[in-house]
Amino acid sequence: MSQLELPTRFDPKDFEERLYRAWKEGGYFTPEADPERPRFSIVIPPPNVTGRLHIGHALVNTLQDILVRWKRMSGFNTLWIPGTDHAGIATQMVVERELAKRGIGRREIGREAFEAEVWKFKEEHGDAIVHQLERLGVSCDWTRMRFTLDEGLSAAVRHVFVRLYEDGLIYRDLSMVNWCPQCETAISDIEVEYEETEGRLWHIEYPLSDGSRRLTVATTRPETMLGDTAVAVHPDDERWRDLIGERVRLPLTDREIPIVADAVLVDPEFGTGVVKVTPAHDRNDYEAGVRNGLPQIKVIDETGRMTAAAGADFASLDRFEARKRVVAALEELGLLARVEAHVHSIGHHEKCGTIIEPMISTQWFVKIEPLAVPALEAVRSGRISLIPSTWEPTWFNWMENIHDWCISRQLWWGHRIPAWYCDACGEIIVSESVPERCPKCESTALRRETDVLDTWFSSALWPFSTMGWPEKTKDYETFYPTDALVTGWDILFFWVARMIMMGLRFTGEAPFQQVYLHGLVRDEHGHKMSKSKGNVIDPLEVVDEYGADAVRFTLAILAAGRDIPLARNRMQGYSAFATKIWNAARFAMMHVDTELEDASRIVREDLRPVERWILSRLNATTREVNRALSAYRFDEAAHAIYQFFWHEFCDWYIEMAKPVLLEKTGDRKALAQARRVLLEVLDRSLRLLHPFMPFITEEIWLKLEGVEPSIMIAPYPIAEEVLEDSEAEKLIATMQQIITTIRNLRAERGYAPKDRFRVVLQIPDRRSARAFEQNGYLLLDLARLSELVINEPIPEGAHRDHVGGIEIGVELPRKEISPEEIERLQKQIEQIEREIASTAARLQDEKFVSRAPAHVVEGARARETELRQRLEKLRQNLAASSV
RNA sequence: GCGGGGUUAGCUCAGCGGUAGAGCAUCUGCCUUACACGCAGAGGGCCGGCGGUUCGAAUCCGUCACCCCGCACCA
Repeated sequence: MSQLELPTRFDPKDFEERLYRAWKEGGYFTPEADPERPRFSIVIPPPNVTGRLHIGHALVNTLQDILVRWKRMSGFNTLWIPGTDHAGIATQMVVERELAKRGIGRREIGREAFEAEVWKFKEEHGDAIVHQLERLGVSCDWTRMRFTLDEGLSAAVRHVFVRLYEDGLIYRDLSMVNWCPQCETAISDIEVEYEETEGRLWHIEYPLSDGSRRLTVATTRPETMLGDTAVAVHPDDERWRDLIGERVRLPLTDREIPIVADAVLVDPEFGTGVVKVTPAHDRNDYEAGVRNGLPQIKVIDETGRMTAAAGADFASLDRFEARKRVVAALEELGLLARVEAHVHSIGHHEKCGTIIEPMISTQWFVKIEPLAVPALEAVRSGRISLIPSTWEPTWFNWMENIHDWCISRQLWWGHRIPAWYCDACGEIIVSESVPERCPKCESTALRRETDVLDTWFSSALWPFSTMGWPEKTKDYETFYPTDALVTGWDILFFWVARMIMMGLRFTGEAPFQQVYLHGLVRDEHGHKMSKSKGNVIDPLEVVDEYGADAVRFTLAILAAGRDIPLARNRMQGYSAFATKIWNAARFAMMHVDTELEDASRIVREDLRPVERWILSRLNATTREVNRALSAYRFDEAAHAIYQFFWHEFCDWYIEMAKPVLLEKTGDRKALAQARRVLLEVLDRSLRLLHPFMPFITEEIWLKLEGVEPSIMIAPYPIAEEVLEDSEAEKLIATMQQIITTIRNLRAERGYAPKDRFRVVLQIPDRRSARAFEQNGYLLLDLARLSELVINEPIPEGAHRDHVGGIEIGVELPRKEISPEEIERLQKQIEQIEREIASTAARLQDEKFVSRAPAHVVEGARARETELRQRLEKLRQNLAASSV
């Protein structure tokens, strides 16, 4: 018996680290690439290489680990590939900040030295986040760790780039882009976050060239007027029709600009119906400029300062300073008609918060429609499912309105675009390897493109580049496509959409079949976590405080598909659950012999009802957990097992088994059975729980001396029909109700725990009566009775009740009934009367009886009978009490 | 403007056509020999308003109100 002991004190710190090391060293996370076995594979959403673990990482990786451990135990050859993302802008920003602390500027040291610094930083701090993940118990295969800038992944990036270029899906063009003057790079449309802002609308007067009148235009950005190259009106607008083709004098400059007609740009209902046109600094104006053949005058440069083209008075001023000066100058000239408050949304760079400057720039783009259409179709046809499916409308909406993807970044950290320019003839060479000479003119004066790719370009290849693609590796053959992708909805378009597009195009397959989009972790009141609000929960801190298992379980049981309101008291609650498991295991081990190890399989027919009942309940729980996990309902799976383990196994089964286990009954056969079942239920429960709470389940399970060396490779329980037993379930449920009724009576009437009652049960059904005779001792302990008798007359004056066709008489010691208790009885009676009335009314409704399904009608009839019997008992009790 | 979500016990949320649920919080007893991180018991809700479908509606449909999230527009 000695090996089955657990220390009384329970502290996750005693074993978390030890067990994790043992798993890792045992190679359980590392599958063989065996194409014959059924497999389950998944790739991690790679965290930023210099990032710090936050609660969102804890969530996404807990959910993946639950799936992975569940599948692995269920017999699948399971691979979970971990890795990190080089995270272009984010990492460059971090390292720049670090260098700045040492007084070093990025530009001073130059590109090569800077890149070296980033690599150095990556080597020093890069894997911190990965080791932090280990604290959670994640079972990813660390031997297959990848980084988006690894040579293999970089080769995949070059390969894809070249093929897309050759297929005409990557082009280089002068176009309007979102420019971040802080980061000094172009960014894609989805990296711009818009925010409603209270701004101003300045009305400026532009005099006609002949001086005859003035046109008033309105703008939120007065400084851009310096780059105006036209004024536009609607072609059908009567007010201005005769002015089309005339010219205005652009104030603060010496230029004259035309009045053009543009039906797309101008809404005659809005403002004055006259629009200033700045083709170089506004997306709509840019397009209007193209339509009307207008010149583009760039008045703001890449750092957000005014250019020489803005005029001597404004050149080199910051754009916001220039705004003030322009407004002041206009006011002085009497050309500022008025200023209004105006709410509009302003785009910010999501990474640094800087206001985006729309700008004309030469960039590389992916022509997106040919990629988006198959991706849209893959979801429409069900080849890929989004879970929860509420994301599908959003998906279609986005895919149908998608714009070309600007993929070039003017950064130093990332995949350098594999393009070279021939200085001699201007040819552009796009190639996977470094070209020696220009294929057109043979010149060797080639300059490599300095831009790097958007980080998400390499992330888009992640599910297959991590497996060695484009090489036909064994891993790729075995584990691609992956089965599931788990990630947050916030990167549905940044990442998931692009993986699907690239996967479909380059591997011919959807990179995964199911996408589970988890909610965002928020604080207990549903607010976003942020440092400034002080409501951030640090996963490592709570793992220290409550243990990894409690944190994981909390995240899982809250993951219902919506945003997750996380509170510390929840984690505290589930750490209590871990303690409960520990103590239940301790209890079990106190009563289980090692000799039971070779006990033969349980023969169900021999078991007492209480054992058959708990096995049946466990079986139902097993079915529910598997079902819920298949549907990504982590909350339902966790809840089912929590409910079973605590409120059925601990609260009822263990208590019901005690009389036998403590050898009060002296029944040797029953004792052996109870021990065997206790062990069986504990073992299966631990295995069911393992994906959620890997550490504590392993720590206990190892003491049970199973066949396998670790619970993580023990078979996951599946429901077995042979364990179902509705008869035992019904019997025990009735007993539970009777026990609860008596306990309730004891509490409400204020009897002490030591007071024991004699109870008489009237059981008309002979079979049930016999079952109660044989198992009635359960009531003795759990309801604290002095005696239980079946089918004798209920004595005069006994308290009466009625449960499931059984009449109960409880002989209570003499005691005054409190007025509160009488009031409570009356309230109960009224409530039951109301319920009887409504049930009876339904049953008298001919339509209900004829149209409702038979079992519903039957249920109502039974209910009415039951209610009437209870009512009668309650009335008797009330009458007795008022004597 | 387009699309989506929410409104259920004090709080945070499940349930989504057949007798209102959980966790936490609250109240009352218990240190009952696995566990006071526990045990037992209790109180608390006309399931946002109004219509409709149905024998029957938190549950389906419509509508209104308030809240939230994408996307687009925003001179």
